[in-house]
Amino acid sequence: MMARDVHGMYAMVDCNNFYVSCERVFDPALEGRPVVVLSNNDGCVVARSPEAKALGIVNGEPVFRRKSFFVRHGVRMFSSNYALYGDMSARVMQVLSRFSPDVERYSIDEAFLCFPALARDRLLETAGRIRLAVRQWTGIPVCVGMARTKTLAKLANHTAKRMPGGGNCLLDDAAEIEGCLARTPAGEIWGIGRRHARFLHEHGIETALDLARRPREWVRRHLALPGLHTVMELNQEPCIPFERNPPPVRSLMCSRSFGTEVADLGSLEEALSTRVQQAAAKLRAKGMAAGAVQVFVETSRFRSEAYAGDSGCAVLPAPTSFTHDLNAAALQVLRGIYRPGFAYRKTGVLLLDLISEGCRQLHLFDAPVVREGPRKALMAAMDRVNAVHGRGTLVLASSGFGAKPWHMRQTRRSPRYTTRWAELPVVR
DNA sequence: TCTGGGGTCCTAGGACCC
DNA sequence: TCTGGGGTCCTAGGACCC
Repeated sequence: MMARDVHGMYAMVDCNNFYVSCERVFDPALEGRPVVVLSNNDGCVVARSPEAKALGIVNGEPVFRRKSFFVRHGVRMFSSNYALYGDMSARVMQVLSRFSPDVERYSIDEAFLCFPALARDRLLETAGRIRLAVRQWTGIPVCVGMARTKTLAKLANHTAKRMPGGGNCLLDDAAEIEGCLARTPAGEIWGIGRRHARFLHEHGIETALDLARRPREWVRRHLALPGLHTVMELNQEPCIPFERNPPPVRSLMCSRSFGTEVADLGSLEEALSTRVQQAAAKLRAKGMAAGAVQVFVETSRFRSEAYAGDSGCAVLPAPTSFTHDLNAAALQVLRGIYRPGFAYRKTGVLLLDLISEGCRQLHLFDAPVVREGPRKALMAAMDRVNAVHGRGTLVLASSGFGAKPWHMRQTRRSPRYTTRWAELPVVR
């Protein structure tokens, strides 16, 4: 680890109500009104404006249960628009990269930045400039938290978000950190999930400060290694590495709930094939190949009827990113795990044992010289067509031709303002 | 009628081997 | 009657994150 990682400062930059903010950038009329963004299939709430939070709407709440409440309070609802959010995220990250060469994109709406140890006022000034620049150049409001460890930087950000009209928080003073930990419930700390929070509560540990003061062996025994790292980081000892270049992904999943229940094998095959083609395109975009394919089907977890969740796996003769081979393997697995008589709600594919395309081992009897060229060209052509004309323009026949009742519901999606020529915002 | 999707890491325990 | 010990590898499941 380089010196600046050890002695430097981490900044955690987190977009405020990111999905809602993206919608507001292109529709200022949403400003000041309660707005929520829904999960895929318009299932439940995944993002809320402050006004929506003030109404008592909680994340993860199923929409259908609160429909009349939403209507009564004029809550604007949006289906999730990942084309828009992904593009806006890239713009935010672009701006952040002007403030530090060390940017770790942590999620679609968060990034860690690494700074050398500057004076307190210089750090706070930098935080202020970051917020201003991101706001001006992308339209997205952000908060900045700074501290010597990632866990404390997350906490600082969390604190910044709660400051009225604030937006920056620097936690570098021992007494100040202690005060902040004492005011924070243990379950709100990054790395302490629901299960651990309940466990801690049962043992009389309520605040982050209680947790930070537990003996290390006790933490190691009950919360395992990641828990120990969290506690060390709360005590200003950096354990969680800064990853400027994220390690290559090890698996890749593509799945969707259906818009309606699906019982027949034919429709399941169409739906699965659609997911496999998506996953294969993602795989190629990363320059990788998969060594194995896992498939799963699932009925609703919320119905009283018997639950069925089945999965199966196929190991490929050689790692590949060729859609046709992945598709054939996946469909074969599906036929093995399918059980008639169940009302399935979801299917998906998981590509495993990923390796870089460049260093993959070809199959001995696959005549690679003859077949690799045309296959690569075919996939490149498909990817190009789908990039230019939209996903799903050119597909395998196995994803079906007719009506697709299994398609997810998405009735309230805003235009893809920044990624489709036909959907550019119009200024009047 | 209607409840998301996509990742990572760690650990325990079984299989297997000598 | 009496039936070892220790190592590695793999997998499933559970925890976490957004």
